[in-house]
Amino acid sequence: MTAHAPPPLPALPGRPCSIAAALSVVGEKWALLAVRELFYGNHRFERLVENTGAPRDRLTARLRALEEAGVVERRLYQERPPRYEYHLTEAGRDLAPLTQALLAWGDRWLLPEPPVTLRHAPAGSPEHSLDAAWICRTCGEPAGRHDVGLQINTPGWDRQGPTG
Amino acid sequence: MTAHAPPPLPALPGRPCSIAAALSVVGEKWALLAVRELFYGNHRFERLVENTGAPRDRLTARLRALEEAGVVERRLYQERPPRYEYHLTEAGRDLAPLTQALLAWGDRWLLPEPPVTLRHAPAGSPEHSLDAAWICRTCGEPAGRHDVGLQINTPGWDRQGPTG
DNA sequence: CGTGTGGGTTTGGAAACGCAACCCGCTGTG
DNA sequence: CACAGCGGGTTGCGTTTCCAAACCCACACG
Repeated sequence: MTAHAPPPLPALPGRPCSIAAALSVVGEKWALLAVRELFYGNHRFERLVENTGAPRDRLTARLRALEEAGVVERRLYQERPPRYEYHLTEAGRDLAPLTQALLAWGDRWLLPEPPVTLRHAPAGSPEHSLDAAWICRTCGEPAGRHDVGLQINTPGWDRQGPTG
Repeated sequence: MTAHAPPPLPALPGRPCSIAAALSVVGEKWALLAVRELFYGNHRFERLVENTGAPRDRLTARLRALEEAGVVERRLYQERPPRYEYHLTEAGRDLAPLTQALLAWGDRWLLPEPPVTLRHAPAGSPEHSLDAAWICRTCGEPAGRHDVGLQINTPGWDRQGPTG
């Protein structure tokens, strides 16, 4: 399911860029921590407040925005009073590589030891610690920094130089 | 070079987590767009202003914070008046998977077609478009959502349920 | 009837952000 | 020499966003 552009994004300043577009959706404060908790299996507002540390009003605002953007959906689990659980949509679940990249970077550069470890248990393999990287599906090689270049598809925005 | 914790981070609210720690460094507005431009080979202040669209004062603040955090370094390229270029440190270059994850997600879920395409040219292969997937290096399988579990290393923070 | 719980909204103040204008040290150019 | 221009910021000021704490409402429990 490669659903494209559910809500048309407002125009962004600077270079036309998917990174900027993505950040306009998940780049606000607490958004990715809420997503993290949904990955971790916590779907109720109170749990999100406790586990993220976000102020309640901010969390409300973020969840509404994420819902609007199609990352999160609310599911009624009780009428009267209406109560909702928050779940990731397919687009939301597809944020897994992003949160894992953040986790890996924080583990490597910021914290002396990881507070959370990811375990990988694909069907038919023994469980092991997850050690994921970006692998090019075309050639099977990892996407390093020195062998990745740019092709700018927007005329006028090709200001660039060698990577570094 | 796995340099750990150059500046001691202030305590964060919520669950102890490398994702939160990482976001405290690169999660502020414009930070990752500045990093993007450095990846793209633009190292001067004016270029960063133009290509990110960030206000000049915000960009100044972000670059100082990123320098403090050890993600960016300033290099004097001219004395009198002193002028600096901004370059990624090793920690900064290690953000590549993060920006690639953002790029991939934005391409897939937000924009009708990618404004920037990554090209992959590993040694000994013809250049081709990068089509990266998040693959576990231990077992070679993609890191899906249904086969990734958690191991919480901090007692008292194990509130969780099944993933989804 | 009093207390507790889940899921918020309100309020008032602090911090971050955004924009435009300004500044400073140079390097041309006439 | 006067003046314009550029790179790289800094200043001032108004607007959002953020935060913490308090409040609220609908129920359930005892």
